[in-house]
Amino acid sequence: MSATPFRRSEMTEPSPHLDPAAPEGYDPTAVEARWQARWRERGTNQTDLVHGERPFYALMMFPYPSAEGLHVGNLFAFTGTDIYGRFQRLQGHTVFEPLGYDAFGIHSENYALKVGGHPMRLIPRNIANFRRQLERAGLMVDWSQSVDTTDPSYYKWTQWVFLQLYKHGLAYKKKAAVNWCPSCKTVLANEQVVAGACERCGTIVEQRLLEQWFFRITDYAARLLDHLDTLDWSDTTKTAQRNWIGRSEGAEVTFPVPGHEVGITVFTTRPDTIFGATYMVLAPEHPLVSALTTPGQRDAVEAYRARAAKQDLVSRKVNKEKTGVFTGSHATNPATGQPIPIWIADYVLMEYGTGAIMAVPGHDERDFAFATQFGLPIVRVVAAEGVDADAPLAEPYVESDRGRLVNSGAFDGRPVAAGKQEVTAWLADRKAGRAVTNYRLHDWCISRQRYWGPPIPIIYCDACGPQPVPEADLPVVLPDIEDYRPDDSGISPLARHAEWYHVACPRCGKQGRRETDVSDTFLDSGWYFLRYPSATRSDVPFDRALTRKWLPVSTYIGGNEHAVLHLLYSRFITMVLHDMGHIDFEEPFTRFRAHGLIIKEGAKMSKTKGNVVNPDQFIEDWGADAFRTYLMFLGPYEEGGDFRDAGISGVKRFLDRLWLAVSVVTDAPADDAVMRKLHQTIGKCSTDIPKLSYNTAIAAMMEYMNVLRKGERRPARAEVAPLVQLVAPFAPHLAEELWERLGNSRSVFDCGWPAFDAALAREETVQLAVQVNGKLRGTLTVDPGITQDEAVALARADAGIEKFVTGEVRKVIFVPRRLLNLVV
RNA sequence: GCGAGGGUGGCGAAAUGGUAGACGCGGGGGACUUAAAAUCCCCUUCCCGCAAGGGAGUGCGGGUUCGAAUCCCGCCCUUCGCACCA
Repeated sequence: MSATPFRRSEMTEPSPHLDPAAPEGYDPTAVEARWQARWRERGTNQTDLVHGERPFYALMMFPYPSAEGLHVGNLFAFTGTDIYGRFQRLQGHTVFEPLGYDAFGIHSENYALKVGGHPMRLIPRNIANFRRQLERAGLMVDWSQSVDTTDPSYYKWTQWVFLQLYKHGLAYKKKAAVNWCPSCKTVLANEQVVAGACERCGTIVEQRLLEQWFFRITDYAARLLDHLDTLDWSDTTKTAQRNWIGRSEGAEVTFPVPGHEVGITVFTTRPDTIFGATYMVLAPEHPLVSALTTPGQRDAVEAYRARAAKQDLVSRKVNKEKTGVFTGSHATNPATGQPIPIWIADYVLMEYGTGAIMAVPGHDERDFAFATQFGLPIVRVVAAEGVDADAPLAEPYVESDRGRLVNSGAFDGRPVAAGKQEVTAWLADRKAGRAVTNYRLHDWCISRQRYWGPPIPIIYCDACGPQPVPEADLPVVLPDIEDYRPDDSGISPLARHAEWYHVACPRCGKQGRRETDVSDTFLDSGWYFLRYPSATRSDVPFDRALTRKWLPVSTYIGGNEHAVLHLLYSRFITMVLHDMGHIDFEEPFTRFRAHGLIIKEGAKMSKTKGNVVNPDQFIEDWGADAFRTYLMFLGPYEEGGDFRDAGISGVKRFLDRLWLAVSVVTDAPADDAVMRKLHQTIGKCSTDIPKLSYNTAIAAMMEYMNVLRKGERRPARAEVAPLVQLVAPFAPHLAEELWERLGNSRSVFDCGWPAFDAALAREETVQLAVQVNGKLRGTLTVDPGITQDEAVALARADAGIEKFVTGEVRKVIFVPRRLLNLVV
């Protein structure tokens, strides 16, 4: 490699060939160690939370402290936020940049099981390692305000959050299906089920029905959706949330079943097609199935239900082959009055809508496939202009923009959109239906039948029923038990720990039992940003005055993999706490930006490919400043970049040249042309950094360096000092060192940002592109204020241009400072 | 299948209606040096040409415009989400 990184030994042992007057070289390891120590001693990164003026809360997504240590993706995310925070500090804000650890959860627990350790022993080790790596990276983090979600002083308040929801009826228990691996004896998340099998052991996953705790996030669906319009967030993130919430307008329609008291209520977005509903389908779990099944069909129905119940949740949804069984009963189509058969099939999901559908095979892909398979009638009720009302359907006609209703009684000829309204109104008049808005969003299941999480603070009493643990008794401490392995019972391992499990009922004092499920890690991370400013307070989850001063978060930067769950849950918790009067804002993150993904030489980094970048090694070889700057130089921050080992040398060279520039600085007066470039660079950095356009800001500084050191010139102090300030967010240690060497005694981060002077940045001449018929034929160096006529005269005086002007100039386009186009 | 990105030199990328390829990597040549490193200078999209110069060019095909990488229409490829949501 042509640019070998400096080694300390090379730097500290002076070569006899070196000029003794030559400046010492740049040794990042020494510089970085020196400034990290100084920052610690001086408390440079500690925020005055009480008195700090112009508060700015720069939040980054806290990491899960894995045993492998910090990976390059973490550092990419943190560095980008850190640069933003440091920039805001240089703009005069008091910046609060906290960081903590999201250390509960199934990953930690599975890892501990694999290595035969205990999460309570492993996590502190991982955290210590993370802390070391994070400090080495030079983040402006205020470590006095850190959080660790597994610390009882933190999860005490996570449990408190649960209790607030419980008290307001927003937490409830119901039976729900979960994935169960019979070999690992544990509940699996959907992501851990691959092709119907357990990701870890390959055993076929089953479905089990367990009592679980839920939060009523669906009550907030409309608000969560509507507020999105007011948030300054990455569009991709807002779109993802909109899709996830999945608002859809439609109608609920009840189909009577002769001989039964209650009818079947369905949700449909196409009430206009009701005349084409030729059968109905219930989810296998639908509560009416037993009552509707006739004796002759009972065996088949029960067999089908049993099979559906055993199938895991993932493959049930992914497998598109249609299966189903007739119940033997018929319902009455309220529009046509005709009897239609009632089936059960697993393509209808109990958790969406009402768990039952009216099937319109003529105008729905899935119903068409099902009807074709089982020979059910297909009726056309929508036709495009010029298509016969009874033209047979070889495939479902789902187009709604151009369609007109047919075979629909009084609604024949109506356009689809109008038909939806009119049919709904007609059904409503007849008490058969009503307009309904449905959401795809489900209530948030927070139960985990695992060990490594905060125990849900509920006590069951045979006399009093479920009782919340009194707030004064929090935290419910997770016991340190050695047998935390999940077992086949489907009951959390905590239930085996008798001293912990048995507890007095807080209401009647008789013996009760603790809830043994722990809560989801998304609950831990759903409120952590509220905790940071108050992290040292043991009396409250978050102090009122501090919260008012520092929240909502000014800028939150993180990965789009959390676009939906974490960000949505955090918004929900914030809204809930607002509604209860604990905080006075409804949205936690004023501004959110999603950063991109780092890949390695065109491929995703993964352990199996062995192409994982180890930050420790790079930082050791090149220094944290070069590593940080390189990460930001790879590509646009919001898109990510391709990490190529060789690329870092260019950035290191830039920092070396800056070091050299400062060490040969002169007191001569500044050069006008250099100062012009300097102010152009200040202008560029000042607009690019807040846009997270870090790569172009770095490129601008490099361009300036090329001017500053052109022909080995020795720069003047006034030319180089502002560049040290511009580079400070990216290479903070180097900037501090050079700032000090330039004679300053205060931290560069407390000395502001160089002022941009547009007058100094203005060019005396500009290059004017001259086109003939849109083709470039030459450039002219002109005064920026040149008029069109002057420009035309100059252009036509240029033989190289004039030779292309073959006829009369019919039109002239003149863009001042940029271009002249002659149309002939 | 649906949704959201993306496709520009040998490579990472700039440029969001106005000189395509800034900046950096890699490559070539040079200055300095006994030599090397470092530093500094020049060249580096492709094709034709000794050169001056000319032509082509931003995934493909059309369109709008004086002018399109950029805007519009239709394809192809690719990455990431979501996925029987009625």
